[in-house]
Amino acid sequence: MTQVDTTAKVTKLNRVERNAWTKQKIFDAATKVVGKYGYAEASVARITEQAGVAQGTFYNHFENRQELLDQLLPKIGLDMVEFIRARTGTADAARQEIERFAAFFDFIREVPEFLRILNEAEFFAPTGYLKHLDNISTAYVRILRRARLAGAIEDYSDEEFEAIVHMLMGSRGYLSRRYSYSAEGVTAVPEHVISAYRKLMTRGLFNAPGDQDKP
Amino acid sequence: MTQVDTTAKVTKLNRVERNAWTKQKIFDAATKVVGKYGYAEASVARITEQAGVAQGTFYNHFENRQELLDQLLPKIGLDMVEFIRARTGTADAARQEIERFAAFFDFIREVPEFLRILNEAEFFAPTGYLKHLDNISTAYVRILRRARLAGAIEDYSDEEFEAIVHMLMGSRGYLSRRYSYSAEGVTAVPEHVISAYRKLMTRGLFNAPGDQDKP
Amino acid sequence: MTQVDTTAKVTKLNRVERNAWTKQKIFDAATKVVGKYGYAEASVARITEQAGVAQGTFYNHFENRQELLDQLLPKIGLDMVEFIRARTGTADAARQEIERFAAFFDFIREVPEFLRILNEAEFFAPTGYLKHLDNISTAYVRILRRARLAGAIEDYSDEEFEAIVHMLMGSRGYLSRRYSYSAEGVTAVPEHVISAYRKLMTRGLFNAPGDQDKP
Amino acid sequence: MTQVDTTAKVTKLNRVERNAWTKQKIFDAATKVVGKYGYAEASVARITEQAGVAQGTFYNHFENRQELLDQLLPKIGLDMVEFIRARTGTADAARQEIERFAAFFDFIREVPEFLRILNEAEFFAPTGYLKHLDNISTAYVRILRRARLAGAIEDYSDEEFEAIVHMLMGSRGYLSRRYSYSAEGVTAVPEHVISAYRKLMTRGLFNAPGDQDKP
DNA sequence: TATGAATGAGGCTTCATTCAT
DNA sequence: GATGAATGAAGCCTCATTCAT
Repeated sequence: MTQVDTTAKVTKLNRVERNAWTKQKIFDAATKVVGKYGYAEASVARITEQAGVAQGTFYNHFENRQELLDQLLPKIGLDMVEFIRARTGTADAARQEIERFAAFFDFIREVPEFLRILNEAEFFAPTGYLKHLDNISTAYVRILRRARLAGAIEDYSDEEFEAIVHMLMGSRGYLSRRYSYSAEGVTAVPEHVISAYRKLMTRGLFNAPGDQDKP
Repeated sequence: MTQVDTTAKVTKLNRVERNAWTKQKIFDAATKVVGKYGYAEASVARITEQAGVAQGTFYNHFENRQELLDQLLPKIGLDMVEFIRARTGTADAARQEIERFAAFFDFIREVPEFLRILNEAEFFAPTGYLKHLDNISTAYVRILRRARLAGAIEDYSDEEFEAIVHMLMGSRGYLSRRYSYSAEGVTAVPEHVISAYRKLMTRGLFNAPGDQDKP
Repeated sequence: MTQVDTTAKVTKLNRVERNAWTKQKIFDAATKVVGKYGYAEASVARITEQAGVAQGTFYNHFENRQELLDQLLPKIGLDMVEFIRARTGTADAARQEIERFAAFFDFIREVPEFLRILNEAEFFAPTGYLKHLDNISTAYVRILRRARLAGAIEDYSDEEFEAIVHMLMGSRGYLSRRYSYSAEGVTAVPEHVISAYRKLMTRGLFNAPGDQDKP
Repeated sequence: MTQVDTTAKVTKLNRVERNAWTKQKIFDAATKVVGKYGYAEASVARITEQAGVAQGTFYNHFENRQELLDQLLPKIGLDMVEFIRARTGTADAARQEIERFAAFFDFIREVPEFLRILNEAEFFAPTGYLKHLDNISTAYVRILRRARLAGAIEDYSDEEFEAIVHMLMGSRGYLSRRYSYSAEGVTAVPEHVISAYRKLMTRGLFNAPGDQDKP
């Protein structure tokens, strides 16, 4: 990911760098705090304490609390997109979808804060949530259209794609909540979850392949 | 629904009845308030004002604010189950699933508060949310197993059913958020959403039928 | 004055009385605090501390800080009007005006907080200030018209009366600031201030009398 | 007025000049800000932003915020004295007073910031206010004594003059607040205000003339 | 001298909960 | 059981001032 390592020693930074550095510290602190306690408990006091700066400093970098909260998801969401893209091979469309599905669950283990940030955003950071949703669904619909063009999908209209994408996102959300949380952090999803997803998708959405062996 | 008519005249009630009556008033008020403003804005002051009782009265009937909030979803959730069951015919399993899907969207128009209560509950009333999820997924898995017994579904294990059910619930959640909200209230979902769902399910989950004409 | 004696022992008060009592305590505390430190320093914390109640209590009785501040001047202003009226005799119009002038300075010695509350209100409690100004100038214009009717004033139109009244109020304001403040509280104005006022008014506004001996 | 044109291009200035220039920019910015928003809203941030300098720069030129605020009124006040003097003719003393009165209202239209700076100074810049008051009343008393020497005023002592001057200043203050403010800026006072003032003064303070036709 | 980020005290307000009547 | 005023902790944000560059 692009996350700056905030634990590094501060050596020689000019003004601009120090400024960016502080903002990043606050941002990372917010990620941690929201990931751990949720948006509702992510008070400015808690965030700045975690960041190791004064409360007032917060307002030198963000207009207000909400502005920061609304930036959280879109930013990490892009990291996720990049992560998933990197994990997607060149197999047939159906297999690729399974890879994306699996990569999603890999990502939430790499960035365990993401899950909570994603799930709660709708209610605590609606602006950021919409932005994220738009980011994702646009990209996803494009993928599906490309698959249709390649003949891997038939009989779905563009409008239906949009609905499908929301089902895919909703599925991941609910599955992650059900299967990824545990007492001590985020865990991998069981194999049968992936196989159920594979069956539903390869049979319901794609033409044939992908539905034989596990990847 | 089982909602008591709180507008009726209070005539002759004995002590026990008056007590239950007050509790119900608070409960209904909470439903309205949460449905309209969300859990976060559902202060005890607002709920009791809506109920027409004093703030202190609240604590004669509920241990604390959270206890009430956690009861909201499970109670209405059961209403929903009942509503959907009543709308499910005797057609083949695939068609029934489409009926259930459609009935869900009918229900949220009948009880517009439900959507918000459902969607926010996960974060504001986690205990109630888990209870609801358990209620629903248990019932749903039972339905799927029955369909498998009847030969309408093949090749899915019980564990996979549970995963599927979460996908179904997640799909509904995301679709409802995307397509049912509008400026003035809750609206019907577009036809293409239902058709996309039908295609995905009948092809991906069930054997053959259901995927021809619209029901 | 109508000010309740807030130092009295609380004996047996019913709910309504206790409520009014608390509100009065806050009101009186605000009077003291604003009188001593000015509106700008009259924080809710300071007022409630002076009143001996919790900060939260404040908001059970006033919508917000400003609402209380805006009530301060009009309320005390009416006390002042009453005070002055009681001190005005039945002499000729010019003499009565001198009596009012003197009574004003007596009042600010009786209620030393008044001066600051009055003078600062324009900027910190504009709503209350306008209300007060209206209260006073309406009453004052009425007095002048009556004097004109009685033949004690000639050659001034109603519009001019309004201007005159503002000059009278402005005069008192500036004079009080110049001559009434001192290191330890509010003091009487020197005799020559009153005589200057008497000369200006009896010669400039009224016909003849009043301008002979001091009252 | 003596206001430096802060919009001029900065060409070749030596160190001392640049220094004075910066200070003047801050000063003018403060005048604008206080005139428009009042002292309370005149934060250092706002002033420096308006001046186009950094916040830190402020403290290279002024000890603290209050020091600047206290300089505002006396400085502009002297501009006003000069302005009024220039508008005062050589007529009899009573007429001259009316001219001064009118010139005051002309001035506040030329420098619309003045009104607010003057009116609020008492509470937000007390030190500066006292200095201003002293400036004005000293000059004014001198004028009145000269008129007395010339026979235009009789029967007022020096002490009474001081009181009279405060009445004059107070009158102007209240009248300006009542009649000069409007939705969009500072406007001329109605004719009847001037006539009322003329009557009161020429009859109450001066001997005879001045009180016939309008000047 | 100019800069502007950092500081932290302090202000207003909300709200779940308690408790005397 | 019903009432509603009282409580006080906690939240967000502003702002004068400092200080390292």
